[in-house]
Amino acid sequence: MGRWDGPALAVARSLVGSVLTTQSTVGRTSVTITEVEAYGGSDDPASHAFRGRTPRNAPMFGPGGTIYVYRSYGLHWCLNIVTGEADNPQAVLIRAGWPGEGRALMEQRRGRVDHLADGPGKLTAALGIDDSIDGMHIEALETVSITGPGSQVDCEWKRRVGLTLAADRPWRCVLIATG
DNA sequence: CGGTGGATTCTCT
DNA sequence: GAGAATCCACCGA
Repeated sequence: MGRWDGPALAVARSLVGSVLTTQSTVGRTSVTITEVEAYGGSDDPASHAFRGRTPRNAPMFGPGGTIYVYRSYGLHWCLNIVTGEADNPQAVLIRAGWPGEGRALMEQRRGRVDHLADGPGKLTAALGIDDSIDGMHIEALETVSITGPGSQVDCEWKRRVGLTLAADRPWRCVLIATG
């Protein structure tokens, strides 16, 4: 029983406050995850897996811990972690994080010094994540890891954003800043 | 086989 | 707060 075996909502909750780290030849970068969003399968009209398996969403049908990266609006990459059993598509979208290690590298990748990872596309850009890891298993990758959370964090469930379908589901989990 | 629109971001007003 | 930038999977024909 690994941390990716449970339903998307439970994994989503456990990811908030965790640290996502990427390692490459140019350096190491990390963020503390502050916002995630859960997606289901055939029961969730907003999910890419809603209409069944396709070449693009195939990673969502893999076992928990599989990485699903897709292109958004032709421009950005969005990072998902698949959860649960294979062939029961569920995933968690990593929406935002606080910059941690490797801030200078993240600033360089983003081309600015603010708003480094406060959105799904910005987060992948800051961490240097693209579709080269699509379909890989996170535990098998040296270059991507998720640890923690090291301490208890408070979260709030809100409705999903950026969707036209089933956006009302309170499946977006946001870290409550304790000041 | 072409039209369509999105789990977004940036810039300018 | 609105509009543009920009790709490709999916759907209907």
